[in-house]
Order: sequence, then structure tokens, then C-alpha cells
Amino acid sequence: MSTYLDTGRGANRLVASLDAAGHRLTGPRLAVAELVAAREGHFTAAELLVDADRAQPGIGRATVFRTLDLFTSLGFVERVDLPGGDHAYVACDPVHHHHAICTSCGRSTDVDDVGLGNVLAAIGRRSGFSVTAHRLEIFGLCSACSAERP
Amino acid sequence: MSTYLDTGRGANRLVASLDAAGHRLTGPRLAVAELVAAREGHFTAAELLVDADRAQPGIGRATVFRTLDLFTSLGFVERVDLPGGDHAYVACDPVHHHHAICTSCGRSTDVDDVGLGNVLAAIGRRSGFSVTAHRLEIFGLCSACSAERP
DNA sequence: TATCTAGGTGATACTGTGTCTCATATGGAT
DNA sequence: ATCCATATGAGACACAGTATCACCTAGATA
Repeated sequence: MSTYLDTGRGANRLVASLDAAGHRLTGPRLAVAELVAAREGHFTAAELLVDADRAQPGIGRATVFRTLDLFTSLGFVERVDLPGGDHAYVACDPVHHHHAICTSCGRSTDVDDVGLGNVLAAIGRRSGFSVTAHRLEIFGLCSACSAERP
Repeated sequence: MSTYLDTGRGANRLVASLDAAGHRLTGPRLAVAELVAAREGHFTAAELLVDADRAQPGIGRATVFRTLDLFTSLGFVERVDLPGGDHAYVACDPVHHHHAICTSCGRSTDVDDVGLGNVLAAIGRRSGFSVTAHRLEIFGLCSACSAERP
């Protein structure tokens, strides 16, 4: 779970990032940042829209999507595709990593590349494919949930 | 690239699969199967709809989607998510594997699990996560395209 | 071969996500 | 305090995918 979008200490990072990329720090952006940070695990655009409307009535639908896009491009949020094919978003650290998504509670854990690089290199060697990007999503039960239902 | 949906020899497999699962072999299904097999690499639903309308005018939009769903559940087709976030489909073998998608020509190559199992096991061990499913998509240049533009 | 029926189809309307446009508002540089 | 590029909100739009429902047909049965 990320802390990069938390209000307080974490917000500094967001502000710095927006600033560095020449984006303004606006009310709606802060509001969306707080809503995203408040969410445990992944959420759909629809859920966030409901949140946004409750937290700050009058915030535009387009603005929420735009902000989500912006945060995605800054790496604070990532789009994931659930096993069912639905789209969702998760707050995360702006460094390369992957998500392990709990199918029970919905929370996501960031995991690093533990050896995946080698796997991709092996694939490239075998197939002549020159790998430039990849996406790995992992689904299962987080430690808390698998303890609960063994 | 798969041969499972090819007409001729490959169609046997499709027929057998439909039959085994208690599905009928109908005209529209064969037509869609041929269109999918004729496509090199991934394609969007929209593209297939255009194809379908050209190949067999009168074929219903819903039928194409239904057939795509059916083939997906049989494993002959898989949904992939392009880097841009768009959905696409690819014809493929009905065994567990991953796709390496060429960002230049769009063709996809099936790759097997070369060591990914170990990676997932390592992730599980580290994080206490009990992995039940995963999705790996690889993007880059296929051998032909990377030879062309070095 | 004729009959029967569960499963499949096409037409159409609908839902939901995400985008576009454009007039208005505002952050933050000066 | 002023100014203007950037951001916003409203609402129309585009598109993917689903639901419904009357009709049709593959293929099992007799």
C-alpha cells in the first residue's frame, strides 16, 4: 500500500511532482489525491466518482478522469485489469513494480522484480523478441486473508 | 501464432471443443472462427465487427461478442490489454502461456512460463501472499521487426 | 426423413466508461 | 494587482459490451 498520496507528509511528494512536471496544484487535484489515498486497495472509476461527488459536490466527472490520468502518468496511480476484465486503479509508488491483488479484500501489495528480469531476458533469448515493456499482475490471497480462511 | 482456429485441419479442434462443452457448431461461429484465424496478431472488437459485417452481412453485433466470449472461455482466444489501456483479443493455444506482443506489427507470440513459476513462488514467500492467478503481458519488437529497424 | 426443442441468433435498446468541446474560472508568475 | 496559460465543470458524445425477446436452427430422437 502506498503512502505517496497521503495528505500531510506524503502530499509534499505529490506537490513536488506536479510542480516538476509543470502542473498546477489545484483544489480538485488535492481532493482526488485524498480520496485515492483514503481507499484501501483498488477502486474503480465509478467508485471514485461517487466518493468525489460526496466529498466535494460539484466536482466534474471529466476532472476526476483527467486527474486520474495525470496521476497515472506521474506514477502515483496505476491502472490494473482485474481477472474478470474490469478496469481498476490502485495508488502506488512511482517506481517500477508490480501489484499483488488480494481477490478477497481487494487490497494490493506492491512487489518488486524478484527475478522477473531474468525471465524476460530468457524469453527474449529464446524467441528473438526484444522486450521493451511488460505488465505482471498477480492475484491471490494476502497474508491476512489466507490466515482467516485456511 | 496459433493454428487452432485455422480452417481445415485446425477447425477439427474447434469443433471437438465446442462439442465437448455441449455447444453447437453454427454458421456464425465458424465465420467468426475464420475471421479470428485470418487476423495476424491482436485485433479489437471493432475490427472484428467490421470484418464480420463484410464477410457475412447480417451477422449480429451481439453474436460476435457472444462468440468471442465463448472462444475466450474455451481458451482459443484471449483478451489482452495493450500498453495504452485498450482492450484487444488474440487467437491462441488453449494452454497456459503468455503473450509477447510486437508493438510494431501487432503480432503476438505465445511464450511459456520459463521460470515465472519460481518468481511467483519467491513473491509468495516474501510477502505471505498466496498466489492463485497471474497475468503477464510482454511488449516489444518481434525478431522480424527488430531486424528491420535496428 | 419428419419432428421436436434447447440452444443460438439478430435487432434493438440500454448501460457504463471514458473523451471532447467550450465557455468560465483560477493558480501562480510578474 | 494584473494577466494568461492551464485547469475546470457541464454536458454532449463515442464506443464497448450487455440485456431482452421473438424467431430460427442444429442435431438428437423416433
